[in-house]
Amino acid sequence: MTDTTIAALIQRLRTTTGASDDDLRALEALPYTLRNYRENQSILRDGDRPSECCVIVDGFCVRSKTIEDGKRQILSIHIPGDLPDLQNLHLATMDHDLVALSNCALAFIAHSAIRDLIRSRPTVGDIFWRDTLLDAAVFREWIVNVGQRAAHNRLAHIIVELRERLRMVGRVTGDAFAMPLTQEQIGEAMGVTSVHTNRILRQLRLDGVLEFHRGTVKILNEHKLQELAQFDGRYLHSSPST
Amino acid sequence: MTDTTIAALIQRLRTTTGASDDDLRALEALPYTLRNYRENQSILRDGDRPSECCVIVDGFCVRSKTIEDGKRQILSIHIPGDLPDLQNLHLATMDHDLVALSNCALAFIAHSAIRDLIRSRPTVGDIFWRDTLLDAAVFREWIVNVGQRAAHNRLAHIIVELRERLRMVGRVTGDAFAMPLTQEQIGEAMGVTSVHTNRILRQLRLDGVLEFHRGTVKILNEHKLQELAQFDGRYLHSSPST
DNA sequence: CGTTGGGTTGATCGGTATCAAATAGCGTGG
DNA sequence: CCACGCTATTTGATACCGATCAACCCAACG
Repeated sequence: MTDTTIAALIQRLRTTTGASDDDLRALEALPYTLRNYRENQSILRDGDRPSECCVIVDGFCVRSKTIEDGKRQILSIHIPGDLPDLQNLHLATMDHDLVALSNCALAFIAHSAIRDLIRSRPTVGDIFWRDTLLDAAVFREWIVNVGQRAAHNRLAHIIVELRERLRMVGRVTGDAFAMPLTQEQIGEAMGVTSVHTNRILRQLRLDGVLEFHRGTVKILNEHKLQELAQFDGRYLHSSPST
Repeated sequence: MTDTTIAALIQRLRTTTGASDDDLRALEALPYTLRNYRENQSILRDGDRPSECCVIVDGFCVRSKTIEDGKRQILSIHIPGDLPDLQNLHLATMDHDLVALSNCALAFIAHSAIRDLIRSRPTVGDIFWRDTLLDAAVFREWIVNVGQRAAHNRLAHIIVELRERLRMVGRVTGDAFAMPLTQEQIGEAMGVTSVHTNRILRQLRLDGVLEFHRGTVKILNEHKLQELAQFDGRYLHSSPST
């Protein structure tokens, strides 16, 4: 088993899906091009028609939509091992943006190579399909978060979800982890203003729940955090039988 | 071409995807069981592990999630021709509920039959995969709607989206169409209370935009409606090349 | 050091929730 | 056909969450 740049993807798929070793090896063998993106650089824009899709090797990205009046909604936060634009395999045109939050390394794989692999190994197709279904499951929970929870619960939920996903790819050590968003971006993820985000963060800090500073979250009180987040991770379908 | 109960599905796929006639015929030939559900009857519940999935033949359904404190968020509204639980093909456990809004006729197809068909005709698999990706695209726009738009724009957007989708399956005639939700349910779709939903509907009526009465929407002023909805239908990917 | 992009705080406004109560419409049994 | 009961709808009064507007602060960096 050689070390590859798509190791985080493989790691996630290994524990999450029922992928066979053969399938994983076939995935590792996919030809890719590594490209680096700077913080805030746009990877794909609404309307683009890409012919390849990417695996996040390192760094964080977000998908977002901007509406007429300029307001922006962040739809999802993506971490190493994610395939944030896999849907383009079957939907020709991007209906949202994909942006690098931090400096990122992305491995691009041609749609044609993926299609060929899927045709020769249908079970790899199932793995990819499942991954897009997982994506949709996360969107569903995001709708609930934005639609039904008060802002402080909303923030706690986003934080817990992100931490769970980072854990699956081995990116959480101790009580702190990376969440390289500005307060403005956190607000765009929650559907509130940056001013209000700031006030919620202050309250959480004063209540001894967590600290957020320069893109790092540090959990101070796990119990209180859980209580706020009302997090039930079943929607992450993190074992093959779920 | 015989008339089948999954005609609405076929119609939608024919115009929306690049499905070949052979593929469509294969779909029509899938064995199914027709079952009827009453208004408000639950079809699948959070936690279920179904072994078949359904096509809506007639009637309306919603997918929803209920959180700890009892609040409910409607995630999507489904109409004839939709496959509202196709994700169970690869995600074993339901992470939300599927409920009949009105009396419904559903055609259930065994997962095994679908899997067999996909293995023998991979392009049918692509059609189904694409359909779940479309589902996710609608979720994304739903997040934007709930997260960024004011309540009256939100309602206008839901109405326009539903109308566009109903049009694709030939269920809009003139300026009126069915939307068999109670005001409470409309509120749950928008993330507002039923009281506020009522006030918004009154305002839209007084402004001469639309009337909503007993599950029917009647558009009074198309221009004002468009203005409110800020609707850009690209996310519905309604032609094969999008 | 000056500039600049976050971050922080205060004051005020407005949209939506909440609570309470009245009304209307529909299905059912008498 | 009518009375009843249920549910959905409607309206009013009040409270509060989060938006908005306006400063100011601070740390990083050229």
